[in-house]
Amino acid sequence: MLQVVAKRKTREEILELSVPLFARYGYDGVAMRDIASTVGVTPAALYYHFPDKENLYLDVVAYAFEERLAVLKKILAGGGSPRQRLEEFITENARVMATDKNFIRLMQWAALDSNEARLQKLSHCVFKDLFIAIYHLASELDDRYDPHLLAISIIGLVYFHFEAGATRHLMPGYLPHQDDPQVVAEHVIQLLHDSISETVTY
Amino acid sequence: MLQVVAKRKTREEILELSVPLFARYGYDGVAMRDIASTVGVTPAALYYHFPDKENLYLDVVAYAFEERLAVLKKILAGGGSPRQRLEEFITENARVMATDKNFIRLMQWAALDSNEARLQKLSHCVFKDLFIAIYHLASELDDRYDPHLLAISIIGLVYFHFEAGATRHLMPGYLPHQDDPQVVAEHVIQLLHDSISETVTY
DNA sequence: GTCTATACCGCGATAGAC
DNA sequence: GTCTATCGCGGTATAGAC
Repeated sequence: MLQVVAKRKTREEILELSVPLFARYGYDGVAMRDIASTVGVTPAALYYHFPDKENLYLDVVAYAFEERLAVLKKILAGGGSPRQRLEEFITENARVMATDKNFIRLMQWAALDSNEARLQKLSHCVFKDLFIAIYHLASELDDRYDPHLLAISIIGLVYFHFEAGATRHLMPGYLPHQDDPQVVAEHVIQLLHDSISETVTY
Repeated sequence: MLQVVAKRKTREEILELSVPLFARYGYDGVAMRDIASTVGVTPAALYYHFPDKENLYLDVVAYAFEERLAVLKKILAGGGSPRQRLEEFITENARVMATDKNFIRLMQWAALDSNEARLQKLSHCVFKDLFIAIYHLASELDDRYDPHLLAISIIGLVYFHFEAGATRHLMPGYLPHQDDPQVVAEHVIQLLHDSISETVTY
């Protein structure tokens, strides 16, 4: 029993401490030695908890996304009009991305992954559920738009403000308050407000 | 003279053939051995043309972007109303991203670069000019919006449709025609059409 | 300009003691 | 569960012949 507790503890600690490393440096940019020294164990110890680097990485990504995505999915499944849910989703999404820098960077790394197996696994297990929820919301919002394209646009509008974060700071017109998730959310909501007219009634 | 021509030729061939490699696998994912064998020389030969991998990479990225960005900047600097230039820019931007898969992936890698020096150099030398042009266009379009945020939104809307490409294909509602740049451009233009009202006259 | 040959290092992973 | 020790590979980069 004590062993199980200790095991769970170390395993979770490895996951927890690996998140910012993989978020910042990507799969190739993090060595097992880096993780080990961050956690305070030797590299060999990692192989007791995970079969190899590949599986450790996948577990780290799933661990990092689990909680965040659950919150977003809950909002999309909640009550209120489609328009209301859209605005709540945008606001919460901006809040998550501004709060948790690791979240967006892990998504970026995932999008670039040239390893087909990893890409499929992440797409299917991690992102698909959320996309389906947004897709359904998009279908309810305005039937003049292809819901797939509209879903991508809604995600991309928020996502890109934070994805571009590092480079955006070097560009003209940058002001610190543009990093405020509330400001970004209001901008996106305003932009979508006039574009989308409710066409489905309940 | 013959030497100079030969030198230029090989150097350019290295740049040309390295683009798809770095685009697909990123800086860490490409070995000098890979480039060498693709070009058909030995790794040592690369070090005659470039001082190290870092500089080779930077030259490759600049080489890949030069032509594409010039076209986009030209459109933004061209005549017509702000709204017209916006639509032309969106259309051409979608066309470039659909045609040249390397373009967007190199941008994605650049955005993730944890090497501060590389990030700054790329931001400043490669992207800044284009952003300034879009920023000015945004200022002319609709003064209800913060031009910096609007510029980011305009870029992000097109960008994300193609950035999400690989994962999007695994998501519900995907249809092959959504990869058509004309379809994406029309979707984005429609979306922005009702959001933006011309407020500056000429 | 390009080659052969190689130095040198850091990587993932494993064996076996404790 | 974690350690020490190590193997084998593949990475960048260089020296020096041609």
